Amino acid sequence: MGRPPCCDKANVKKGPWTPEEDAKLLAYTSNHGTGNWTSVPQRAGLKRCGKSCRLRYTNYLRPNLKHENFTQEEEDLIVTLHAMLGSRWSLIANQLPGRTDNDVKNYWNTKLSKKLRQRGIDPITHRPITELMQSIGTLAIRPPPTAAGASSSTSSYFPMNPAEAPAFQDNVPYHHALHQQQQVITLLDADAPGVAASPDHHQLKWSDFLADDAAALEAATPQAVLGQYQEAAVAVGGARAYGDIVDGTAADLGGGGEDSAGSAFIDAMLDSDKEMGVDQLIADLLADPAYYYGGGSSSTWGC
DNA sequence: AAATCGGGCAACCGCGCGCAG
DNA sequence: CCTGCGCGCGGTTGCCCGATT
Repeated sequence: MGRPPCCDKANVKKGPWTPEEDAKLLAYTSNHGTGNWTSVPQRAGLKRCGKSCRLRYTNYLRPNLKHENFTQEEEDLIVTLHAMLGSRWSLIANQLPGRTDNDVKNYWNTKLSKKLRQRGIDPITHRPITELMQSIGTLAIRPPPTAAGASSSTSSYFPMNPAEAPAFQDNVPYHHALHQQQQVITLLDADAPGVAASPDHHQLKWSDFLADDAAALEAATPQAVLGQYQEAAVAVGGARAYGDIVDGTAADLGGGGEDSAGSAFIDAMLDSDKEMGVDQLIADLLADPAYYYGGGSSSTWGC
């Protein structure tokens, strides 16, 4: 038995919203707030499903929404976060004031994923397409014979000369990368906003769980915690795919054998995540230009 | 000028989760 | 513990409009 419909579909209007409907919804929400969406249509005098009202409000009518084009900084942010989170649009949108998950999702699907492909980067794994092709052992599709312009071409699916592709030193298998990505998502899902981070928490470092990792000696500072996310992003193959977004110190994360180390790290993180404001952590991370600029002064993934 | 194509975007759909009774 | 309900999310659809033929 399926779930009953949230409203009487026969008596509910669908399709584009009219200015009159927008005005009614806006008037109601500004006077009464949002509250229970299922009752909003009736109270606001709308023949719409409550769900439709919520969507219209959150994606279009909500105050402080940005309706202008995405900036280069926002693009960089989306790409960086997508490398870390995958298609968790709501989490990504949370880091972009004035943008909705629908905005981000549409922009990704229509613009950014194509841009990445044009640069020889797989928009799902954020790894060079040439490398993925090698990984899956197929030679069915080859780059154009000339392959002259690495980043200059805009039309080929394989514009990047393999010789110029960012070198991958970690050699992490694809499934392992996905596993790591899931762990990053797990960390962020365990978000406990508003709770001050414990100083002790910052001593928990990804590198501590890696055998023979020289970086394990790194001081227990907030920067080190941010580094965990940098490294995690690298582990999922994201950052390195579009250039040296982070410095080379994270490159040694990969290689075989750290699955258990990674799990131990995640377990430890989950033990203490309740003490941690992950949103703030991400905000701090992303406020640091060094994260996605690799210390440079301009964007390194895109144009 | 008309027809066709393709991109962009708003909106819908279905599912999962959390909460209350 | 079970069930019903509301909310939020991600995936998908369909319409609109500009570009191209």
